[in-house]
Amino acid sequence: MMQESGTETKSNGSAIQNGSSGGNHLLECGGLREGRPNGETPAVDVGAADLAHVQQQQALQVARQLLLQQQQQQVSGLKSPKRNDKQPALQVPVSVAMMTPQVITPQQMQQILQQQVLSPQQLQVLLQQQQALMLQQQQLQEFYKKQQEQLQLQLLQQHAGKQPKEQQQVSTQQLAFQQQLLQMQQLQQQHLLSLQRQGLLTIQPGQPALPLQPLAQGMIPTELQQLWKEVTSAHTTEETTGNNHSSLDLTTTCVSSSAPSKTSLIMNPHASTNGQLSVHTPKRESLSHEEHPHSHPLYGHGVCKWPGCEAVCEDFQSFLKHLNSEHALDDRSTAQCRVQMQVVQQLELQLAKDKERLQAMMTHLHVKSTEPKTAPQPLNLVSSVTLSKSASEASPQSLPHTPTTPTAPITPVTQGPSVITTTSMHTVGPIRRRYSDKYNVPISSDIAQNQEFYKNAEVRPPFTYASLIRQAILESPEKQLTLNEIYNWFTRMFAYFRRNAATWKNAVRHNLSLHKCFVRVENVKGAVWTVDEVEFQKRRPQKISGNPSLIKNMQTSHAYCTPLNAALQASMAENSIPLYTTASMGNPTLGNLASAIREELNGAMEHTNSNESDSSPGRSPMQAVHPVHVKEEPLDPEEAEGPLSLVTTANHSPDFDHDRDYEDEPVNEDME
DNA sequence: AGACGTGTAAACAACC
DNA sequence: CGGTTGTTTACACGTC
Repeated sequence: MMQESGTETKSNGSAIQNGSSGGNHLLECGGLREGRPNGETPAVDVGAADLAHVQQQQALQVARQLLLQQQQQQVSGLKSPKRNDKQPALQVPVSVAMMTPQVITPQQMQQILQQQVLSPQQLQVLLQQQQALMLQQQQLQEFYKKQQEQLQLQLLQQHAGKQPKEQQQVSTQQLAFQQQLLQMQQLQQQHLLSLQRQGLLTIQPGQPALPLQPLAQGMIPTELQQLWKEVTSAHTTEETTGNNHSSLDLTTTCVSSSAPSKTSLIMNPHASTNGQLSVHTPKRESLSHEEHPHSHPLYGHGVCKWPGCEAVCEDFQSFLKHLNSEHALDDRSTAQCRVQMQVVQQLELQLAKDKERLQAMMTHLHVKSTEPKTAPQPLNLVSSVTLSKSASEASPQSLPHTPTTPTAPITPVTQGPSVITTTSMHTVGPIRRRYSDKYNVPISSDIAQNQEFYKNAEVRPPFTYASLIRQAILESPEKQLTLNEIYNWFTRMFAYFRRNAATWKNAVRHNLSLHKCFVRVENVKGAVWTVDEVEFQKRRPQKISGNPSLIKNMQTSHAYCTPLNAALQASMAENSIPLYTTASMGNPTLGNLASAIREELNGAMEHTNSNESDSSPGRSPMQAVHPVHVKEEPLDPEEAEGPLSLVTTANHSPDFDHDRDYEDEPVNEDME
């Protein structure tokens, strides 16, 4: 009986494997082979934005960002048709369809760069172009600055000779200045817009003033708040400094997203005190600088950071003085605020888009597993199994055979920044991609770094049994473990191994016996297993899942997620969104994501292009899956490969009885 | 195509 | 007798 069932399952399993693995294969072969691992990003300077200089540099950043995007477009243009064809593939697992077609994000740029799609010459050209554009932007800024100074001078003169009689004259002058200022603004705006047009920025026709699209998820990351804080600091400052100029209602515009900024930008003398900020900036943390008497968003390094100012202020007091005198509420300040707002809006826009993209990616990844062959499944999860099974026998509509774990409802879209919960993200792809332990660093560091993740998410660790066994043994105080202890380590460390115990335990035993590197040592109370490092190192000098670059990365970088983090940071920086880096990077989840993405980058790329259409976010019917999962779950034993996952959520209770799990599980039934 | 590494299934033996 | 431990074989798959 068992045998029969076994064979049956086996066949099923094979089918499954074919399904998922086929894709995998493609992925692995394709992705990296053609691209170089990822050299340094050429656009280095772009990413260096310092938080402290955000205000000062935002305009530049935006310009750079636009440039990057623009360049990217050019790049695609440069490349032969072939290149274009390839692009989708380059976009990692994310289906092209999901991304806003007209926008090529810095991330994409980054990807392209990473894959070294560009030749050094091309990069050179791009750099030069960028520099030229930056120069142009700088010139523009300088011009702007000069104009401001001139204006200021004139204003001062006015004030100096402020005599009632001249009132009228002054007004006239002011008007002239204002016009001048307006022209300046327009110039700058035009510049920005032209960049946008060339580059991309999807600005809707009717909203020339930079439409701030509501964030897709409706939430603003703290970083954004921070940004807002900076943007609105001027406003706040005036309040705090006792300056009565109630200024502009900067916030409204941005916040109201859809409203054309022009109208809302109008000065609102009465608004200042009432939480306009509240709309989008929930918390008025913007006042935070008050807590630090001598720290001010507009002041740093002895210089006034008011856009285009850079006046040297010896101390904070003089800065305040300067702020009140030079940047009081007037047309100039208003105009500058407007510009700044636009900058912020741009950033927000970009943020929104990137968020969308992220969501799409997430969604896509979830969904992906359902796709039989193409899915590039990054993580080694097991979902594939499900698929196959469902595909073959499952319900007609088989919703979603999504491998997704129950816990990871695929409703990513609505989730916040932290969407990438451990459970959700990792349950994604199954494939059998394991890192050889040859590169010890990865396994140990990976496990260490993602310990919590593995403990909670039913993700198959990307390591071979041998590697894991070795790790378990090496982690023990005496470098030796009994079989049962090894089992315990597996179940303790990986949620994945809390299921299908029969399968993996058998595999463990099999590995222990099979590999010479595992030495059984008789002990007083039985036998323990130890590792023969020499033997272990000896065995298969293979590479990691076919991707040389991956190996390289692993070797050079400490933990394999490090590079990705770096890449992410670089990407973010290039996005001119330096703020993001701060908060997010510390998040372990991100590291996981990074790992996942990295894998995708390394192995899965090419593949995706075949089903780009499918992967669109919308296509995630899967979400409905969970409810059903139980049904499907009972999977085939084969699932072993990708088995587990489905049912329990990662976060589920760790208090499991692994043995019992195995026995009680429907799994057994499947077997039959 | 074949070798190799790996995972899975399973049969079997020895032991507790 | 049943479970665990350990060995071995067979097969499938992916990679090179």
